[in-house]
Amino acid sequence: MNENAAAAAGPTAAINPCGACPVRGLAVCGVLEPDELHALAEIVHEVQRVHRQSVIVEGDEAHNFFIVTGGVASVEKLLADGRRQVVGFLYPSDFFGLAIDGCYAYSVTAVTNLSLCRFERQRYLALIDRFPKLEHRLLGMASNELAASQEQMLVLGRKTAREKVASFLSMLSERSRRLGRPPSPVWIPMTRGDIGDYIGLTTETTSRKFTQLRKEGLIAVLPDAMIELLDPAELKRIADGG
Amino acid sequence: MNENAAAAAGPTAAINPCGACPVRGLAVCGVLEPDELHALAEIVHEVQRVHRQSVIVEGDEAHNFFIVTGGVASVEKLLADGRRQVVGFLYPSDFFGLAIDGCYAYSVTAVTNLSLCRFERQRYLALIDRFPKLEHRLLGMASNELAASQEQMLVLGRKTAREKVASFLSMLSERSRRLGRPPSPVWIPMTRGDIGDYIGLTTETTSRKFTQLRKEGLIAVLPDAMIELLDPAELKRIADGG
DNA sequence: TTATCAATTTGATACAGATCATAGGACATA
DNA sequence: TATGTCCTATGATCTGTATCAAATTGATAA
Repeated sequence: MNENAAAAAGPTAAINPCGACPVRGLAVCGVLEPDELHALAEIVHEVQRVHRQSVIVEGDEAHNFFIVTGGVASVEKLLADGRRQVVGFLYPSDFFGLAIDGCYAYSVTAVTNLSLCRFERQRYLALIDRFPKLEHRLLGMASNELAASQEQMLVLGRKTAREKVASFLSMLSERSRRLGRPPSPVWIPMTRGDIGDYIGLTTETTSRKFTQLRKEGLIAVLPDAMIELLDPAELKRIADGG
Repeated sequence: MNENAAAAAGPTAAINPCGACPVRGLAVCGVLEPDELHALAEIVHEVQRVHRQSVIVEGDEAHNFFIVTGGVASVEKLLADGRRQVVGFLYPSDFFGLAIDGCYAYSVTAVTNLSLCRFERQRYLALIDRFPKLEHRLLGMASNELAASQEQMLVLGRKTAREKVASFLSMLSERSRRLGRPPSPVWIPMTRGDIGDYIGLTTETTSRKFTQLRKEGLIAVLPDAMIELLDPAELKRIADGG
């Protein structure tokens, strides 16, 4: 069962798309070996959130470490007057909650119904001690994350609205392909507002650019929040600044 | 000798601000223990670059890993038509050159005259094997870097020109304070163009906002590329959208 | 000293995207 | 069936920043 099907099938299915196994997300991501997985399973707490509920809040004390096992969440930072920057979206097997000082540096909110594995910070740290190789892979994942952030800075700082939307669609398509799924159609469960807050546009401009790409025949909007990329190469060309 | 003095004293001093020791940057950053430092010293190559010279180029094969020991460099990504996004600035003790696949994901260019320690990738990887704790600290540094990137996304995506410039100045001041130096004045060796490409503005708008802050009595421009923060608290308030 | 070149500043104007306003559709609840 | 809420789409207008242009300053070299 893929993430699309999980969401399309409604709340119950979306909350736990993989049945009884709370650590499926861990297995899926290929990061863990059997003994590590077993050790993790002993200290895990299963958690669920519905659409728009928050999981952690920026500034709160960081007591927990999470892994997404079903659904999609947004990672966001807020300014005092309500302006919001989404710094990323989390999918099954993604983790979050590592805090530098004792507090979370961002909030995490459920974009769809969401299921998670929660680990108490102390017990997680003890586990890292037992399995030092975990850290090696965490560094690899952090490096990937860092490279993605830098790419996103280029999008936010230097691309036009049209290029931003094309970048967003190309990125999701590429991600889908990397996971061994078809690069199109892609599942876009987040709202135009969420996307706008991710790529630095308003809801209205984001909507207008989607419409523009649709009228040009570059994308098609399908039911169930699916978007078909009718000309992925051209979208990539637009995303890269023509 | 601090970084300001190194630059102010001219090219020769700037290239090697600490005399004969090529690994001073490593010692300074507090990341290494004596035996690790000793092992590193054996495989290090000293490298220098002058103002505006490039160190690595986005897309090149990643054969080397670097640590800055003197001067300042910019990390940047380019679009085909020349648009540039500076994703960060590097100071003594900062490292770069870790590539996910085999190629660099960004270019690094000297902002001032620059001295570096270069390590061949293979030998560096062998060292990591010998000193696993190195990896623990690299993860810590990568986490910090990631948090900084997310903060920068908020700046790029959601702040006004005025807030962007105030954020930039506050950040440098805070960094200076964290390193145990006075929070003002701060050394700004990069041009208005470099700063603009970092915070997502043009040279002209960046210059205008500096002028505006100066006329409001919030900053003063001193000789030798020093900027005094006359009201750090108010600048921070502006930066935070207050 | 004068010439050269890069960086900064300032002014005038243009425009991409924000803001404000409205309407329709999907979906949940009463 | 009615009612409310959220999301998307789209039109009209406004504005912050980009763009284009030119003068000024400062550093380096001849």
